[in-house]
Amino acid sequence: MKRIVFMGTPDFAVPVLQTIIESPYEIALVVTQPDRPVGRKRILTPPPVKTEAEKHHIPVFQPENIRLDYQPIIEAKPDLIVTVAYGQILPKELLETPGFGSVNVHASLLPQLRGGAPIHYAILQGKDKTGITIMYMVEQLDAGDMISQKEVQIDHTDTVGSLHDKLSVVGAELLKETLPNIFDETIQPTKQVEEEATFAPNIRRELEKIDWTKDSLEVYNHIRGLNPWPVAYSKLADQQIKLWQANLMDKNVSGSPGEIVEHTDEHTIIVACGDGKAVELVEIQPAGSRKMLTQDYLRGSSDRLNVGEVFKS
RNA sequence: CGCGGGGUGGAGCAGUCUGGCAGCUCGUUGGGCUCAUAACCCAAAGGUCGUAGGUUCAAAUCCUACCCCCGCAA
Repeated sequence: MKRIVFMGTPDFAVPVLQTIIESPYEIALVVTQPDRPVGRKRILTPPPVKTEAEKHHIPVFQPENIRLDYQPIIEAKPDLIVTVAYGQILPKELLETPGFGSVNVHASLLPQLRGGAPIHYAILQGKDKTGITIMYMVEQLDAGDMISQKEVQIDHTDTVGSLHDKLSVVGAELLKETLPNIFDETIQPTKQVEEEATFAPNIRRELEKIDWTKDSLEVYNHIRGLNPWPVAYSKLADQQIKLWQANLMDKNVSGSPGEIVEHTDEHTIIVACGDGKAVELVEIQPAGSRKMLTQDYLRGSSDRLNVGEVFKS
């Protein structure tokens, strides 16, 4: 029986792991990131992939640094390594260890959006479709020859959260279809067109701030492209405020970028953007408080939030 | 012991510093007004003030411990 080493970490990787568990192949080892202290209370939390693996009594290996510590993987004698959102770059020797190579399930239509945050960037850039690519891994990140690919439509109302869930399922499906072909060597990998490569680096804190001088569509994409994680934010009256959900308003308003131009029936907040149009805030979270509907916020805070106030970056 | 904000009817908040009748906006229910309404008028219901203990004639408010939520940082 063919032996697979699975390497992955977050929720996104779990359906893919389940697919392999249900497949006729044997999982020799699951490799995932070490348990990390999570949140303010620093509770040591196992990654979702580890939890799933332990449920099926599969051995788990959690090296702090895969470049220095990968001997157990070689000893597992894998025929194939499958990675999905593992979170560390694999050393070349490891990539070349399995007889059938090492493949990665990546959440974009390569060569577009190489890197760690392809789902975020698909929405941030306002794309109407993205997808899953399975490819052989090479030293350069996400640049290997492509084995299979499947498109996924992006709805105008999709968020990173909803798209993440769709892609996760499709990733598992595509791997299920592709795995047999990898082992019987009927696949014909295609090279990526380097000139068409675009990149989706991990989200930096600076990127989470809203730039109100941009077009309303970009602001809208920015908010849904960071929901539910890490969430866009802006500042109002020196208070940091997270913006969870907004609607795009297709009408012209007069107001400088970031200015609150009106409350509709005191139920929502409408903010002007750089193109003279606006977005309507639906769900927000003031610092120190929990996420709430804008209309709820206005009930308790109307006295300190008025038309004419301006969101600052 | 990383820094900080918070927990008060169903929702969002004020009140805490300086102890003294449990408040506000909204929602809910009933009634009224209206051609009509998410509008307006009148009325009502709805609370262990996060938990436990302490101080006090008296605690949402002061003291102690604990639980929970959240922003920053990592």
